[in-house]
Amino acid sequence: MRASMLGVTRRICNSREEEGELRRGPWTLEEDTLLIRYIARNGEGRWNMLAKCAGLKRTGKSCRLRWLNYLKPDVKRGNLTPQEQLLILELHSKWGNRWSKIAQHLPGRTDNEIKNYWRTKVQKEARQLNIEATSTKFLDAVRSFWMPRLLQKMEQDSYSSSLTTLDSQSQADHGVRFPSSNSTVPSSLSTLLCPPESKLARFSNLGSENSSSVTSPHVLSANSDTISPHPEILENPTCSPLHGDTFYNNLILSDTCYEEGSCYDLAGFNQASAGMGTYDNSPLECQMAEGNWVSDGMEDTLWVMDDMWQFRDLRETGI
DNA sequence: AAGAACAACAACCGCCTTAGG
DNA sequence: ACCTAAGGCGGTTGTTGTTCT
Repeated sequence: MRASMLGVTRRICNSREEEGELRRGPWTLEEDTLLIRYIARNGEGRWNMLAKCAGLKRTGKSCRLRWLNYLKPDVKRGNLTPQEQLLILELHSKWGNRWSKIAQHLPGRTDNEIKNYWRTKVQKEARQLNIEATSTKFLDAVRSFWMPRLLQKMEQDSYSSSLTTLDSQSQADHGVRFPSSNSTVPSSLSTLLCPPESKLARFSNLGSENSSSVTSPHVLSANSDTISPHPEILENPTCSPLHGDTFYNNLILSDTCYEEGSCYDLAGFNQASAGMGTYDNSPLECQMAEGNWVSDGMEDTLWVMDDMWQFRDLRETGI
């Protein structure tokens, strides 16, 4: 039955394509305009009908995808934060390639984006390690090396921002000396990773506090960068190389169908990040051995060659 | 400066599930 | 109960931009 149904569908699609009715490929500014305007007035859903009524020569599926992955107001753009990366790694270790399920825990991020991240970044690392990305060995490596590094990055971000208000004496009192241009290593990594009032400490308590609901807006709030509202799109249209953003910004902010705030309401992000509550059973906390972890250039890759060699050494010694 | 190689990500495809008639 | 269309999901491909040689 299904095969015949699909066959019919394909025939319809093919005939339409043969007639040149349906457009494919990258969306144009005009198409984006039509779609956004139509949804602003009539809402989402009934995508095939929507495509027709909006005057778009696209399939309903294509419209839906364009809207959900790109045009929808709460879609968050830009690089994934360490928090988000950490969350993806952890959730993927639990659920595998359930991208949409994972995406539900990263508000503003689409399943497509997460999937792309996994394929381009995570699988690449696995290849470099010569390990299957789905293997338990790789998962071990992620837990032992990558996640601590992300946590460290989060801590550094947090400390960097807090230290801007501290004088040198205060910094000494806190036992840290950074950031400097040459990445001074803190005297104690455990201090760096597990300060008493750190996000990590709160992070690790979440499971026992509330593992299912998304609450406690204070949690993980130290790094305000992660929840800043679409600065690229809303305040600097010129930074976007894609036609959609600038256009979208102008259109939406001038369209009375949308309230201004809804265009960049990402406040839920940190809450949801924290709300996963799975860290009570994961070896995230302070598991990193004392060693030369800290290096420059962590923004570019969180899994540097030193780590890989270290991991290989551990594998070879049977750890 | 030009071409090749690589990376990032937008978009499409095919299959499955679900809702409604 | 069956049929169909629509929506959703994960895998894959194509395009574009960037970096390297």
